[in-house]
Amino acid sequence: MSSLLPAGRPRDPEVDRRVTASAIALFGEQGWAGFSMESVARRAGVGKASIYLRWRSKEDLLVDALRERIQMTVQVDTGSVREDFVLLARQLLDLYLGDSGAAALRLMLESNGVAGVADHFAAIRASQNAAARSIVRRGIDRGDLPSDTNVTLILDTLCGGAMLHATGTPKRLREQVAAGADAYAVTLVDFLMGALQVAQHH
Amino acid sequence: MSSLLPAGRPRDPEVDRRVTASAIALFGEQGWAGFSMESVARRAGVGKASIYLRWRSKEDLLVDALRERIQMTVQVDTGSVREDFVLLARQLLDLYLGDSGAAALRLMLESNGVAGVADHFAAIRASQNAAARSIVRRGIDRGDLPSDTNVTLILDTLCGGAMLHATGTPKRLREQVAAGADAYAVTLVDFLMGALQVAQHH
Amino acid sequence: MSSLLPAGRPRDPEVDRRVTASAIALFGEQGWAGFSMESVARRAGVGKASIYLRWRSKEDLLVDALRERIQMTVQVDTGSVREDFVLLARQLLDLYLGDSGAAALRLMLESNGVAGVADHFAAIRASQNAAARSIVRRGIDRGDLPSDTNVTLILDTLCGGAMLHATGTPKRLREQVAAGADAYAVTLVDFLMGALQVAQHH
Amino acid sequence: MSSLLPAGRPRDPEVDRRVTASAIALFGEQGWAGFSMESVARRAGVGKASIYLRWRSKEDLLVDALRERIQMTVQVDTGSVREDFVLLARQLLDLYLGDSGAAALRLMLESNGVAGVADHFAAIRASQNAAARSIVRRGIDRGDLPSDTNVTLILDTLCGGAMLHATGTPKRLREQVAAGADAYAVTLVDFLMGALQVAQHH
DNA sequence: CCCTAAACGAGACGGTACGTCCTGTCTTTGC
DNA sequence: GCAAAGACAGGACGTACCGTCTCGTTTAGGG
Repeated sequence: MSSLLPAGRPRDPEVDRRVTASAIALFGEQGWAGFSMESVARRAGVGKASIYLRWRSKEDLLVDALRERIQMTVQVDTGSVREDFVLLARQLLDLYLGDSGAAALRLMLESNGVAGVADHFAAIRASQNAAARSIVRRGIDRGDLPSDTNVTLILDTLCGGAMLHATGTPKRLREQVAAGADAYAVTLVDFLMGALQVAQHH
Repeated sequence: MSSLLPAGRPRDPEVDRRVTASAIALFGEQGWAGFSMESVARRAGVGKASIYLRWRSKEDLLVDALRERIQMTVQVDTGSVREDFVLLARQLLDLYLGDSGAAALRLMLESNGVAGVADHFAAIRASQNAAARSIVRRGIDRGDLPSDTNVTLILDTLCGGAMLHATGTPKRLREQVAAGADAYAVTLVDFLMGALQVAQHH
Repeated sequence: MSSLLPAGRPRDPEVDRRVTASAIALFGEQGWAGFSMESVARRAGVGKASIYLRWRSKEDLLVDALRERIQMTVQVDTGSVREDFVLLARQLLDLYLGDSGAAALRLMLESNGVAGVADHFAAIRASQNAAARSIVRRGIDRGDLPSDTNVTLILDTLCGGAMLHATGTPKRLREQVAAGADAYAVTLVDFLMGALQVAQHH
Repeated sequence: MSSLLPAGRPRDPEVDRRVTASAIALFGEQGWAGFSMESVARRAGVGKASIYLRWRSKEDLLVDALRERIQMTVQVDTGSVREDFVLLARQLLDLYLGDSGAAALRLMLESNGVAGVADHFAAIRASQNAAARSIVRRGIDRGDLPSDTNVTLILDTLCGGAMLHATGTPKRLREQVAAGADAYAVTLVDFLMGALQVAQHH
């Protein structure tokens, strides 16, 4: 009888856990500077080989470690374009203001050219795009939006606005801004919805 | 007799030039990975000591090297809010799509926490803010805009939209997008002006 | 009823063969540098565990692999001291000039401190010692040698002379020297027998 | 004016000293097993780069470190063949029994095939050969030895005997044997001189 | 005809060392 | 006293082995 498992000792999932935990902790505490494979291995009590067996590079490791914490944008469907966009904006603000947000942003900016990282962030943007596109489509179907609504435009301004609002904030004011995130989401969406309504009238 | 000049051989400004040029070239070509003091010195044909004499760290060097090339946003005044914003958008798109733009963005995303870098980008944003604020003020004075126009909101969406439009483009499509930058600037501004007009009617 | 066989699957003698063959081949081709347990296992198509089940260390494995080829010095008894010593000398020259000789010597020199190896070579020396001692004893019994003949002395000079003669030869002249081994054995023994005769006259 | 010195900071001779001392100490204490570049650097308080700057490999380093301590056999000329040979034997025993002797021997046995190492030991043997040849020549000139005395033969037996005597000793008895080295040198030479005298009478 | 038990191939495990590269400092000579 | 060169101690890089371990499979008795 044949086995479905590959030959040899199976990888210990506990090792994955210890390594990703150490990676996130080190990156959070010290940034890139203190984030070396050597120190991750040391902290996780793991051989370097076991890390390189799973991840090709530091970037891969960090992205993978952050992956679960940077959830893909969830599809929303409240029946109202405005409500949907507000929820989307909230998700974006939460992402960028959250603990892993800084790490994610750093990685995102750094990712240009780093294949694995870029792919991951491309996936995030794609999911945001899909979410926005589906919101708009439902709006069009309900007659709330004109059929030629420019999805990319509203997505760029919505996401970009949320990102700048979040990243423009110095760390010390982070909490304060987080508290006002709900209000900002509404303001931002109302502002952009106005633009859509105008476009509708043309 | 005392001299006002410091004793000894004066610093060679040519060294500054060669070092900053090498720094930008290396960072642009290979990102942080290929950006080492060692390689900068090698490429510039300069001793490492001469670099450390001028800049305390890699970050300092890179920020300083990029400073001149990332010009502060120029104040514009065409007499029309729309025209002013289109020019501002063009400046932003040029910045992010330009050769140093990738470097600037990478640095910006990486800068969180790196003191000197963050300060520099705060200054850039402040100049953008000032430009937008002055455009809006003149529009209010002329009666083209309501007196309670939210400057931060339009600035976030304008800058964020431009940034996402530029950075969302893979490298290979960079030229194509650059060619359509003028058109996009108009589209983006018109879209946001619509939002402003709606706000005006409230 | 109890079985004399240990429980479980018996060891596959084919594994022993493949491993020792691979070990000798690798050591012969690349020396210590290319002689890793990993590569031996790979070449033999065998799991590392199966090797460690049989040999405690690389040294053990190599010694064991070479054991059959480095035959212990055979006891000789021709009835003549001179003939006996000539045969002993030939054995030594054959050992050191043979294919496995270089490996044996390397191991021997390396063996200081490596328990298993040292033990093995101590056994070889002991067998040489016993052979020489028995030759001398018979010579004394026959009245061919004085009763106070220094066995250690003649053994050291005989073995040492043979060793230096063999090892002093560069690899490319190895064959040439091997061809003259018989003659050298005679010359060497005659030389040392002269010393014994002199001692006899005292 | 031009300088004969190469540009840049000159190499610190103290580093050479610390590294070679550490290399010999480690090799002497633990053999190849404990002789890693890493541990040498650690013990010497030196960066690995500084070692690789001077020596291309472990072998190079060890040979070079031992070079000065394994002095070439000194020419002796006491006017008596016997006295000369006794001095030569003492030198050999001192070499093989000394602290660096074990290292030298190990290296010598290991050297087969390692180019630089083999060359070095060939030079040592050549110097021993030259010393013996010159002793014999003077003996012949004085009429103490027959003109056809086989230099290689006596050299092989003398050196080989001394080597086996020294290396046959377990480490713990090393001191004891060292104490009796003078007596052994005399015994060994007298034994071989007897052989020469016999040869002379043929 | 299972059951126990060991050997088998494979390969993951925590480590150590490899040889290279970079960091930030120090030490030269020459201008 | 600046500049170029380059050595210095230190440490991370990614690879290769070490000797041990844990898998699922295979091969032999003994019940």
